[in-house]
Amino acid sequence: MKYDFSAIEKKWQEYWLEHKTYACENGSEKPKFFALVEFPYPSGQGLHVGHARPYTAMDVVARKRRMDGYNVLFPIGFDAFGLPTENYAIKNHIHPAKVTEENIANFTKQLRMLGYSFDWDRVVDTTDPSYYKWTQWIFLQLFKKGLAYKASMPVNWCTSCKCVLANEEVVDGGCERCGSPVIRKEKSQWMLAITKYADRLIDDLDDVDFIERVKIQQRNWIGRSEGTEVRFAATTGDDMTVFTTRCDTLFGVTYMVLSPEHPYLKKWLDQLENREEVSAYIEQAARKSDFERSELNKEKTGVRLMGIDAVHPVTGKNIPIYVSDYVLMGYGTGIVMGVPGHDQRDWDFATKFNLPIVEVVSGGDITKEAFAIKDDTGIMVNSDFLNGLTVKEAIPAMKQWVTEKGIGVPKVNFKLRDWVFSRQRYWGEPIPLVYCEKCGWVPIDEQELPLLLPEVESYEVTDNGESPLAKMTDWVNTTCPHCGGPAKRETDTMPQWAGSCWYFLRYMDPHNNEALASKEALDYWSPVDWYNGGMEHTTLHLLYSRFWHKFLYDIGVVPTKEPYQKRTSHGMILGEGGEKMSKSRGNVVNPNDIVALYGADTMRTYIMFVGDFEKAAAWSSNAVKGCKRFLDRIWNLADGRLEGDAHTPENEAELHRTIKKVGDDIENMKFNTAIAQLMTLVNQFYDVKPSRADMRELLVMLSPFAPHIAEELWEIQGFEGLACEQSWPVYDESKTVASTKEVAVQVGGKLKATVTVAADASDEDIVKAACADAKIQRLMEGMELVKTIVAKGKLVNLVLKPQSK
RNA sequence: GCCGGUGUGGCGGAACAGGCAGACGCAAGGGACUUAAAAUCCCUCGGUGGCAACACCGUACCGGUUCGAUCCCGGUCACCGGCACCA
Repeated sequence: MKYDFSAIEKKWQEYWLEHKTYACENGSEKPKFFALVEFPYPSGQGLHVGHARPYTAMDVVARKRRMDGYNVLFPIGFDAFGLPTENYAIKNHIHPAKVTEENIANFTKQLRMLGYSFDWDRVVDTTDPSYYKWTQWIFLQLFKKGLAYKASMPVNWCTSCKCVLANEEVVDGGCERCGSPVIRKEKSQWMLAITKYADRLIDDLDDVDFIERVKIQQRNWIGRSEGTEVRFAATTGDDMTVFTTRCDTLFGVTYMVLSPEHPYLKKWLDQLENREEVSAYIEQAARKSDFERSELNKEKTGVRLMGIDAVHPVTGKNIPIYVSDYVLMGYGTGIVMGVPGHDQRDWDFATKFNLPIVEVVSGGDITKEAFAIKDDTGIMVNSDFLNGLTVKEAIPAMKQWVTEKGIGVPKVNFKLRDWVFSRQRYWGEPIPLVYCEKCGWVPIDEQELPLLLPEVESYEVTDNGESPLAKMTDWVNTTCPHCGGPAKRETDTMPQWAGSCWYFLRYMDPHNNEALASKEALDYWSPVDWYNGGMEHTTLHLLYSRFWHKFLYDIGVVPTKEPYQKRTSHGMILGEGGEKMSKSRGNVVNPNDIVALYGADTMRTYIMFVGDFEKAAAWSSNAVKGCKRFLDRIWNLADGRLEGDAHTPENEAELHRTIKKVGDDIENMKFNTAIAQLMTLVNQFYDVKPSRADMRELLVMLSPFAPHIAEELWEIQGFEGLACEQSWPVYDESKTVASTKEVAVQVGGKLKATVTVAADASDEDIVKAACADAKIQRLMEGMELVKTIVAKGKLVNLVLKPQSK
């Protein structure tokens, strides 16, 4: 018979669905294992090969763990709120819910087509009211604990999406999604106080098994920095507190700088002798986009505030104050002390404005550049009582001194900003709050959740940048749950990231109407044992969901501090030429086409074989054929009942080696070498015809990678049950080695010969055999043996030198 | 600039607690089977020299440690990812 993959795959996919082969059970006696992949955004383009790599990998892991005897939760769902759907809906005049429904149906079909062993009874959809009821509920808890607050501040505004963006959504000064320029805009927004969790988000990384680059990236993003706040004063009498990591350089301060957004500027404007010049600068800074403002190596700009000076807290001297856009309002206090001798940015600024540059740390040449090195090489000078100390000594000494004098205090700062949480768009979770003139912001009654998205005529954003919901006066006007008076609903919606912050919890108990999940389910399944996802989510989804989880832990909803025990990440699938797949390059590979041509099993095997899972890999249609050939070769071996209930002696060693290697490789995500080893075993079977027992082991090991063909051949061979329900085979270490082995013989570290010895030969026997080799004997003629090294019974190195007479 | 990572045949990639570099696959060449082609099966396949046995050179580049280095150390170059005026 021919290997008819289409028929076989259809047959088994229907069988699995009908028999709920991969459904799992809450509270089973078996040990639990929760394998998680990032649920897809159901776009109109359908499933991408980029989805297939992580999904297949975790499917392999999930299938292997079932064979190891675990009760495996391997769920899937859809992160379906978001702009592309909304934009499509606007353009084609279809309700986004309808678009979402169609896209989910298409994705579901494609995911089933690839044979993933998801538990289809636990699918979640973030746009389903019974789901977003709980997203809203969590938001209300955040609000009640004071972690959601409304603030007016300069926010990132995407000029094309007409929508506010979180800092994490701004990439290179542009919108993460559409790439359009992002400008700053003063707006009143809902914020989530993720910075309150900054310390824990860093510290608790020590307790989880995330790959190192994820931890590093999160730590850098949170950007913890220890320093000192030092209180300068202005001649107006106002405090001018600055944050510095280099309090040791306090005697080197020659000027101060305010950020253009600093409120003092407004306050002081009337007192300034050059108010026109200053307001012009402030306006100009406000007009610049993030990108323009942060352009590297650009000339420093700024204006001195004439008529107001700062007072140095130690020397009491007056120093000039400037406004310059190199100081950020969002970090520290928005005021910086200028130490041009020891900070390159300050040096650039001081040079441009002819400000004095004072050396307070010796060791560099401050006429050429700032000497900013913070180790033991610098010695303090011109710094009163600090003179003679190294920088390393001077920092704590000064920190203590300013604290004692009451002019400073140790302080930790973070780069992480609070999360801008409102979006002026339709297709998101409504924020369940109302505004009452008398009572302020009031949460709606939890009994009224979910607060449904109202039907609107048009999804277009309004001209003034308000959400489409703002036009729905019937919906907006309501009564205050607190005083019963007239009130208005919040019309902004939540960002796309909201629903994905907690979706893995819903999988544990997806149909619960009383809670986001029952306590029993949470206790049983928490935490996620293994979560694989893209690096691009490290500072977005992964960080946000850790934050929400910690909050849920604090209010007693979830049993663990961290949501995910283990986090791994896959490399991207690139196009055939090694470039990123994109429509414009025309190098996008559609999984549908590959499945139609070669079948899902080939697709799965190839995507696992393509290269190191953690690194990027380029698609190769030729290599796909190689994987099809591999499956064909197995088919040809097993497409007829084989004989023999015992292992073939000649095949035994390779068989045991394969069991060991494939099992280990799956755990370590070395899927490519796992398949290479399966190929080696199949090659062995072409040398020595396998018995039915040999084939049994191969099919069990093949089944996580190519489940359909494995199941079909399992049936053809007449084995009981399903291949995927067998236990992972056990190997015998002693049988992985042959009776003899080859030992490499080196002379002076260079390979000269190989000798064959018994597998259990002693080191002496190995050396004896090596020296007996004809070629080695020739090389040893007239030489003296200085040293003999035997490494792990695998290699002999003979060190020779000319014989002395 | 800072923080990560990666450089291995014609190609994708193996091997790294220092121990036979190139597993496995692709492409290529040869052969078998075919009237023929496809498919399949069997060989060869890092470079240079040699009829050959064999010799020498090879893991981005330069140097070091070692009996022995793709692997460790110092330096250089290139590429990829993240952050980027964070005081």
